[in-house]
Amino acid sequence: MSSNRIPRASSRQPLTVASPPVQATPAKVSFKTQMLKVREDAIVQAASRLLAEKGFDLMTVDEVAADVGIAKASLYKHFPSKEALAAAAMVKVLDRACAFLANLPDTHPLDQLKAVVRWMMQLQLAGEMPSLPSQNSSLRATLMNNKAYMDGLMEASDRMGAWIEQAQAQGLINQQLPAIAVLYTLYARACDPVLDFLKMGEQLGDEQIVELVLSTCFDGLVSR
Amino acid sequence: MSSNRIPRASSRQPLTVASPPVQATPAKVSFKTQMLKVREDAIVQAASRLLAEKGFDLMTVDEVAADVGIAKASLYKHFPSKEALAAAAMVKVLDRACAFLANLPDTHPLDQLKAVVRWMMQLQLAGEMPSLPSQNSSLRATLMNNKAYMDGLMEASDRMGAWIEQAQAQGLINQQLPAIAVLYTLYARACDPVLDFLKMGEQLGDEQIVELVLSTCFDGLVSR
DNA sequence: GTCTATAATCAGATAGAC
DNA sequence: GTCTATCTGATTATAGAC
Repeated sequence: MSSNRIPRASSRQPLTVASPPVQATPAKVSFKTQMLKVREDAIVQAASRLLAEKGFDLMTVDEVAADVGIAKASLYKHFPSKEALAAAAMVKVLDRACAFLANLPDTHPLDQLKAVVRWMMQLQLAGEMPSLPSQNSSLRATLMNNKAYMDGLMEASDRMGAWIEQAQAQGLINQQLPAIAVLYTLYARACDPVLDFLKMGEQLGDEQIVELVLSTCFDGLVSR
Repeated sequence: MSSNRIPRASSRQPLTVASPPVQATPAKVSFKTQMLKVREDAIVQAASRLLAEKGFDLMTVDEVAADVGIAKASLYKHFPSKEALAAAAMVKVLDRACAFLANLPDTHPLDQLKAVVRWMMQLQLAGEMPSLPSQNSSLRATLMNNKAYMDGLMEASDRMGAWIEQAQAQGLINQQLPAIAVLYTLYARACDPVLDFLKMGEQLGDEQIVELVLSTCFDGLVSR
C-alpha cells in the first residue's frame, strides 16, 4: 500500500554501476532485466484480460497467477498489491492509447476523434480493455497517486481536448456542449455496456456494432 | 442459493386457511403482515441506496443491516441471500419504472422516450438507481430466474419498444438503427458514468447535467 | 525469484437462545 | 423475528525453504 511505483521499464537503464564484486557482466544484467520485463508483461497482460472480463472486484490474484503459470507469491514479488497490478494494466492501455493518438494521421479533428473512439470500442470488444467499474475507492486512490497513469491520462486528454475545441470552432461539434462533457462522453464509449449487450444478441458482427454505436454517439438517435 | 423467491407481497394472500388452532385472527395477521412489509421496504430501500452508491460487490450485508438498524441475521430472515436482496431492489425500481411508464401522458413517442430517459437519469443523480455492474454472474443468474424482475423488464421493454418503432415509423428516430439497439442505448443512460463525472466537476447542476446528456443521447455530439 | 504453506482478514451465511 | 456469537469459505498478503 505504501509504494505506488509501477514496475514498468519505461525509464532509462538502472543507475547502479557502482562496485561490482568481481565480474562486471552488464550484458547478463541486461538479459535478466529483459527476462524480468517479459515476465511482468505477461502478468500485466493476464491481469488486463481478466480485468476486462470480470472487473477489478471479481478478479482474484490467484487467477492472474494461475493464468500466467506462476505462484501467487511470485507475482507479489513484482507487484506490491492487487491495486498496483490493476494500475499497471491501466497504464499499459493508456500508453497504447497515447501511442495511437500520436501516430494518428493529421486529417480533420472530427475524423481523428472518431478514429479514437472506434479504436477504444474495438479494444473493448476484443476483451482487451480493462474497465474499472469506477466505484472502487482504494483503486481510485492508487490510480490518482500513480504518476505514469496521471501523465498518460493528461496527455490523452490534452490531445483529444484540442481536437474537440478545433471541431467546435469549425462548427463540426455542437458548440453548446462544454468540451469537457464531450470528452467524458467519448471516454465513456470505452466501457459502454451497449457494446456487450449487442454482442450478446449475436445479430451483429463486431464491426457493425462499432459503427452503430459510433453513429449513435456522434449523430444521436434521432433522424438527421 | 436454492430459493430465488423474492419476498414481495405481489401475489395473493397465502393459501393456508386449514385448521387454525383456536382463535382465527385475520385482522392481526394482516397487521403483522403490514409491519413485515414496512420492515422489508426499509431493508430494500437501504439496499437500493447502497447499491447505487457502491455497487453490488462493494456493498456488504452488514452495511445494509446497520443502515436499517437491525442485525444481519434478522435481515437473512427476510431475504435468503445477498443476491436476492439486490434482486428485490432491482424489482422495486423496475416497478417504479413500469408505474411511470403507465402514467405517462400520451403525447408523442419521442417525447415519451425522452421523459423516461430523463426520469432514469434524475433517479441516478439522486442516488436511487441501483446499478448492477453487469459483470457479476451469480447476480445475473438470480435476476434471470426472478419472475417479478423479468416480467417488469419485459413490460418496460414492450412499452418502450413500441414507442421506438412508432418514432421510427414517423421518421423521428433514425430508421437505420435496429430498435433493440435504440432500447439498449436508452437503458444505458440509467448507469451512464458521464453523469457522475459531470457531477464531480461541480460546474453544472443536476438539471443541466440531465438535459446535456439527454441532448447528446438523442441529438449526438455533432452540430445539427 | 520461485515455490509451498500459512497467516490474517473479511464477508456471506447460520445456530441457537430469547 | 430479533438478537449475539459463530462457522465457513474465499481472498489478499506474507514467511521461509530452496
